[in-house]
Amino acid sequence: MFRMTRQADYGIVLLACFAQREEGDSLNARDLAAEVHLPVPMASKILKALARAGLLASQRGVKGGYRLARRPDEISLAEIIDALEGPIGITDCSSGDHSSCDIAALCAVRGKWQSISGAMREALGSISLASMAGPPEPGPAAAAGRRPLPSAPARGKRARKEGSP
Amino acid sequence: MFRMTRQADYGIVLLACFAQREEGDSLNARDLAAEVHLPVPMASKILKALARAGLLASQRGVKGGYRLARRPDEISLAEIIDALEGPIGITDCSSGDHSSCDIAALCAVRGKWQSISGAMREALGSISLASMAGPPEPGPAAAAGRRPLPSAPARGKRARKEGSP
DNA sequence: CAAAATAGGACTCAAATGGTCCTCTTATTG
DNA sequence: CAATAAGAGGACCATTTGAGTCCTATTTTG
Repeated sequence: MFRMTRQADYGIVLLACFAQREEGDSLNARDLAAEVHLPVPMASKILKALARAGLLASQRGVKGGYRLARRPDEISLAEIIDALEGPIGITDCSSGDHSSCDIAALCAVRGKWQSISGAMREALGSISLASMAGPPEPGPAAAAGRRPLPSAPARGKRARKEGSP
Repeated sequence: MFRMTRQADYGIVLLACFAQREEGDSLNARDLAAEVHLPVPMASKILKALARAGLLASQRGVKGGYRLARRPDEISLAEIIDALEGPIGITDCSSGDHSSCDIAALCAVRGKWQSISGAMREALGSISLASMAGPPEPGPAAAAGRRPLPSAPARGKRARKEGSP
């Protein structure tokens, strides 16, 4: 259905690592990358983006590294995703530029999409990093959909370059 | 945030056209394309896919065309999207192939995603084509998120090749 | 039979993503 | 003070994906 970019996916996993340790704990890109089994440059790139977005605080220099800028329950999935893939709406014209929507039916439908899009945003906004990092206890919002994905036809996107890193 | 493909977007608009007329009304690709201001081949392609998925019934030959296979309130957004962009999960490994998730934290997070993904599926499954096609009355599920998208920075993706078609 | 539709692909082009690398700045520490 | 270990910030390439077009059947109707 809708797919997140991998970077957002990775980003959440990375952040979850912080959430699972002591509050304010600091980690550097190399260790983090190792922990999550990601190539260092990738992890690095993502961490930088998260820092730029203000979700991580960074410390340069020899004993440098990153730590969460806020408490894990103060960070929402929506923020993370925004930071990593930009606040793109569900349809193209969530912007405000309606130059292309010159037909009524079309824009009517689009209006509805904005509501839906907003609902999703809100849902994602209500799920905290803490609840993602915690044990199987489903967080408040995450508890909504209990379905195990009946027939997901498996389009293996991963497992393509696993030998080395 | 999450973006639908354009084809899914178009598909919904196209289907909405049917929903807005008499029940069982038939339309051909050309007229439909004109109504929605879409190039004919595009509309055609999408209609074919919708027919293949069983959402539209098709009639070949001279007076042929398409009509809804079911009543508009019996068709959900989830079905339409599935038909047009395949049932891809939110993360890559919604499949079942967990060969790449060799680390605990990672798969824990992934598990959460499946819940969320399921919730979205369910939400989209509860919004009918009828409610998309209807007048500004927000449908039941669409009413959830009332937020007008506070700060959507507009990354114009459209308006790139508009001169010709 | 001719014309008007849909069915089903193959194909092309452009853009987005994933991923790597290089250079610069900042801090620590011997 | 110099070496080293970090992060910051881009530039860059390759692959994939998505949009859109077109061509050749196959069905109908008149």
